[in-house]
Amino acid sequence: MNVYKGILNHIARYVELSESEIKEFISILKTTRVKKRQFIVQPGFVSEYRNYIVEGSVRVFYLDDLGKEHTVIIAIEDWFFTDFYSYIHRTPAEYYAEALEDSLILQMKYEDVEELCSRIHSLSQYFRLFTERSMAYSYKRTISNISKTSEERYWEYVNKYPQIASRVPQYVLASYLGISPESISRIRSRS
Amino acid sequence: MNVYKGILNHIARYVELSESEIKEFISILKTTRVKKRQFIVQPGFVSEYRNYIVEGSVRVFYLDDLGKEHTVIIAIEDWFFTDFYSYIHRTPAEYYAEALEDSLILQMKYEDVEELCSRIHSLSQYFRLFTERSMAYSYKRTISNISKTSEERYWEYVNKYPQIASRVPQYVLASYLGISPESISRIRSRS
DNA sequence: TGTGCGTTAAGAAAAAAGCTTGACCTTTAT
DNA sequence: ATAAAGGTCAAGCTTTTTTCTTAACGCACA
Repeated sequence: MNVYKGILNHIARYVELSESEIKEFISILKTTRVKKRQFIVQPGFVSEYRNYIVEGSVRVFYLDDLGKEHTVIIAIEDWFFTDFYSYIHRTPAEYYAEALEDSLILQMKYEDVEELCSRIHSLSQYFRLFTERSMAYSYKRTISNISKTSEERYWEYVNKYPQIASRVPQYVLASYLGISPESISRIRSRS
Repeated sequence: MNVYKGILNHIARYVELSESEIKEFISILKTTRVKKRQFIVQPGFVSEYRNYIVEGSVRVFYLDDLGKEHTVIIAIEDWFFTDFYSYIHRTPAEYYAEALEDSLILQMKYEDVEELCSRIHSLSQYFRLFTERSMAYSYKRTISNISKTSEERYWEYVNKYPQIASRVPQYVLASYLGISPESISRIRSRS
């Protein structure tokens, strides 16, 4: 199936699965279409799934007490997203995951993933390796946030992810980088 | 606290609570902010709360097999809403409650309400009286639906709730009155 | 057998979202 | 002390999305 091509490729970059393992894995995937501005995860409901984007884009953000949004994930094709805390602990989510475009996502339930991972060693390996890599990136981002200026962070992101930067609304990027939209506007006009 | 003013006033229209009763009541209220388009209740999840709107607006609707939406409640400030069946019976909801605007709501859990009502007579009275009044209105609406023409229902609603009619999208009102949006458009142009 | 209302499709109108700019303020690193 | 960096607020502009209207057509039923 074509929709699975991306995610199977993603896995293949880390481990090798047998035909039957691939079949089993595919069997736990739920295909879902969401429309722009639709919430896939929202506060109050448990984030049941790990989500993989086949097509489209999504952001995950937190709404603070002052009503300010803090984007923690900007995801496009071939990326995963979820409210990880909620997903792992089965507690109500505290984040929103919102489609930035009409999107096609693959969803896998916590229990199904756990069950498969407990039986299929290489799949477990895959999630471990991939998650570790994500962690490493996450640290990098934290460091960047505390040590660099707004302008540096902005250009760093734009250079690293030019396709994403031009695809998502500026205020999303702003809330991801911890900069005001106005400042981004000024940074851009300076160049 | 200012956010409680509305709901305490609502209660005061029916019964009188002592200071300590008010305190107890307030202690079971959870303040929640929701964003436009966010679902507060969703099919598949138990509607845990009775919800009171401090600010904003919400609609409750049913999605039929043909994908058509039937709005059963349009609620603004000082109104309550929930999927009542789900709330009372602790079964998965069949309705959506969706914020039409960014809103601030007060939520009270079923168990907490029951517990308080079992101890505080006037609070129990309040919910009884208020619910009875809602029931009476509900019957009225049913009768209106079966005995009046689209046009009559439309004007009836607009006259009774002009603020709401001008505030919510017409297609919501249409799906509440059981009229097509196009017909509403024609009704309006006729006047 | 015409009136009332639904459906579909297209366009117009209105509203919301997104971006920019200026004025002004606060923090912080010289 | 003060300049640079970046935040906030408010206003205005542009673009996109949503909502409303209208026309054409069909069906049911009084």
